[in-house]
Amino acid sequence: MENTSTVESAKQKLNDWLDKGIIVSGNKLPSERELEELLGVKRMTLRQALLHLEGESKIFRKDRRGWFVALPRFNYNPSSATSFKQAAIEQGRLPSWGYLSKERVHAAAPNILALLGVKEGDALYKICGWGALDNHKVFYHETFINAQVAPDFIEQLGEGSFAEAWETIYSKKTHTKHLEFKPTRFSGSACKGIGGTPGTPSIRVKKYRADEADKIVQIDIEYWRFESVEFFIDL
Amino acid sequence: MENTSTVESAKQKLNDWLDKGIIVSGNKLPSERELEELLGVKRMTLRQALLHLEGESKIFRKDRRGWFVALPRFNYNPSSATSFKQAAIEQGRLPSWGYLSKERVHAAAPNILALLGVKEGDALYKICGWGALDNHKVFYHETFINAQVAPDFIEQLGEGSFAEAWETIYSKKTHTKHLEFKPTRFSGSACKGIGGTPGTPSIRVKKYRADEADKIVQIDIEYWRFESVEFFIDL
DNA sequence: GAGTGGTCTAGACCACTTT
DNA sequence: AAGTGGTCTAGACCACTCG
Repeated sequence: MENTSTVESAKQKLNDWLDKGIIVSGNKLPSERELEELLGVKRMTLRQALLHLEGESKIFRKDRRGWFVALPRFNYNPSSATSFKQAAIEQGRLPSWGYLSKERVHAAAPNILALLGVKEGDALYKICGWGALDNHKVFYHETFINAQVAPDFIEQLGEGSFAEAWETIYSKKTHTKHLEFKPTRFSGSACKGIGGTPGTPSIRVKKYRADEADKIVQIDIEYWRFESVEFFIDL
Repeated sequence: MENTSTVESAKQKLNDWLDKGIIVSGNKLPSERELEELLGVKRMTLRQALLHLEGESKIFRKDRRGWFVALPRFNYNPSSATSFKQAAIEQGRLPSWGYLSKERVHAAAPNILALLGVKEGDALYKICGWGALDNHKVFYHETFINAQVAPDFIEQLGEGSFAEAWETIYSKKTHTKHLEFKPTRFSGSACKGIGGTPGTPSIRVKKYRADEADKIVQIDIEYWRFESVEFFIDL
C-alpha cells in the first residue's frame, strides 16, 4: 500500500506535484521538515531526492533559502554577437545584471596578461558581476580588458552592457575567437556572487573576444548555474 | 588538538594524502569503512567529503567499485577534424573504445530524422559505444547515420574509428556544423554504458557532422564524465 | 525569536563485487 | 563467504534567514 519509501518514490511524488502544479504554491517548495512528513521519508533521504531533482533541472536551491521550482533553461550561444540581454528577451525571459566590482588593476594571471598583450605592471580593467533571468541569478563573471585599448572603460560602461560600450563608445565590433567549457563546482567568489551552494556543479565558460584586427581585447570568465543553461554553437 | 572532524577537515586530509601520493597505493582509495576510521568521521560525512573531491576532479567513482585517484582532464576540441584517438595520443594518453550495439533501425526521434534527411520509415544506422582514456571510460555515445549516404556503414566500420571509415571507405571529408553542450546527469543507457553512478553530473555534447556539400550525414550524442574533460573551440 | 537549511552522528540493511 | 558501496533511519546542533 504505502510505497517503499525510498528516494525514488519521493522523487516521483515530488515530480507529480511539480507537473500538476499542486503543493507548490508560488515558486518555493514547502520546507524540508514539511516535505519529510508529506513524503514519509527522513531528512537525509529527502535531501537525496531533492538533489536528484536539482540535477534534472526540475528545482534549484538558493543557499540557505530553500528550494524553488526551476525555470526553463536558457539557450545560450556564447559565440554569437547577440548580447545576453537581447538573447534573453528573444526567449521571452526578463534579463537583468549587476556589477559587483569594477577595478583598475596592475596584475592578473600571467596567461591573461599575455593574451591581452598587457605588459607586466601595466594597467587593465577587472570587472565582476552577475546576470539573472526572471530575477534568478544564473551566472557570475569576471571580465578583463586591456586598459590601453579601451581607456576609461569602467567609467564609460556605467550600468550598460559590454556590447553596447564597445560599439557605441569605442566603435569596435568584437567577435568571439576562442571558447572553453570546463565542468567545475561553485566555490569562492563565483559562489558568493551568484548565491550558489558551495560544491554545486557549474560550468565555467572562458571566452576570448577580439576586434576587427583579430587582437584580443576582452577575456570573459563566466560561471553558469549547471541546470539553468544549455550552450550551442553554429560553425 | 584533534580537528573539528567536519567535511572540510576530512577533505583537507584526503587532499594531502593525494598530493603526497601516500595512503593511495596503486589507484584505488581505501574502502569507505577504512577511511572513516582513518579520518575520524562518520560514513555519511565522509561521503560528503568524497563527493566534494569528486567535484573538484581529484577522485572519481566506478559504480559499486569504489573511489579512484583522478586522471588528468582530457582537452577535447569537438569541432576539430582530429579524431578522439589522435587527440588522446597527442596528450600522452592511451585511448581505447568499444561498440555496444550497431543497429539498422527504421525509427528515431523526429528531429534526428529531419536533420539527417531520412524519410519516415527509411533506414538509418544507430551505433552506441564508449571511449576510454588509460582504461577509464570517459564518454558514452549514440551515433546516427543516414543509411542512404553511407550504405553498409556498420559492416565497413568494423572496430575502426568513424573518421577512418568516412575517409577511407566513402572518401568523404566531414566537418562539424553545429554543437550543443547541455549539463545533465547520468541516467539510463549512458549510465550503464560508461559504468557511471546514476545522478552524477555529466555533459551531453550533441554534434552535427556534414559533408563537403554541407549536408548533415552524422549526428553524435556524447555523454561525458563531468570531471574528465574540458572543451575548447577555436573560431 | 521561531523556523529553516546545512551539517553531522551512530547505527542498519541490501545488492553487488571480490576473494 | 566476506567485504564494500548504496541507501536509509532517527535523531541532533548550529548558523543563518525571515517575519
